[in-house]
Amino acid sequence: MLTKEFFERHPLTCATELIGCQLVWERCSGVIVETEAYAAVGDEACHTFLRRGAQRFVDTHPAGTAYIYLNYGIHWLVNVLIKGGGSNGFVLIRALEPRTGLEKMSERRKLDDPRQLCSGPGKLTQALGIPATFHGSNLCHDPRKSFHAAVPAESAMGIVQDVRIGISRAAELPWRFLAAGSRYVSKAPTRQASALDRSILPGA
DNA sequence: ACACGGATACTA
DNA sequence: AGTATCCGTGTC
Repeated sequence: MLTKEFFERHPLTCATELIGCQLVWERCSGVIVETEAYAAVGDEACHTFLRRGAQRFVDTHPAGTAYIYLNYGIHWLVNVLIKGGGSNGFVLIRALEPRTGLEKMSERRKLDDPRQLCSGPGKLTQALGIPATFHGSNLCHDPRKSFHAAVPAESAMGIVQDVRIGISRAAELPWRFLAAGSRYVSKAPTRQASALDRSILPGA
């Protein structure tokens, strides 16, 4: 299980390393194939830029806390708080390749195609059955509600970086990360996507 | 292409 | 109070 220390690094480091890791929620799990990084300072797309409560959330919670919010009045989106690595922020979990509990996911999503179960941030929250009430709780305490390290085959998987999706401010930052070639992402990489440039990562 | 839908943060 | 905005999905 990934511990708090994992999330006490730069948001970009966490967002790239989470690709290939597993997100486990009770009986359901999947391999993370798409993430986005948000920085609490200097990133106008981060909630901390406009929402007073978001900055307070960062100040009053430890690394690894779930930040779950309602978007467009319909969809709950799951982020993980990144804190203590010099630059605070969040990683949005955008898509999973389902691994266990597919029947339960299909029941919640009311469809069967494995590629449509978790291929989007709102979809995966619904498929795993993560409740909004988990907002503010920590994802490093209970192994059944946590992240798990990538197996070697998946950590060796290539990573593609691209611009983030659905935002209006700071839309040019290439802070969306995808498992190369994955058929389970929310949206295929755009033309400006490229192989991960590790020089963007602190300490690289 | 477009409707759906509610929390948050502004204006008065 | 009312308005603008928002890290999306399913169906038209």
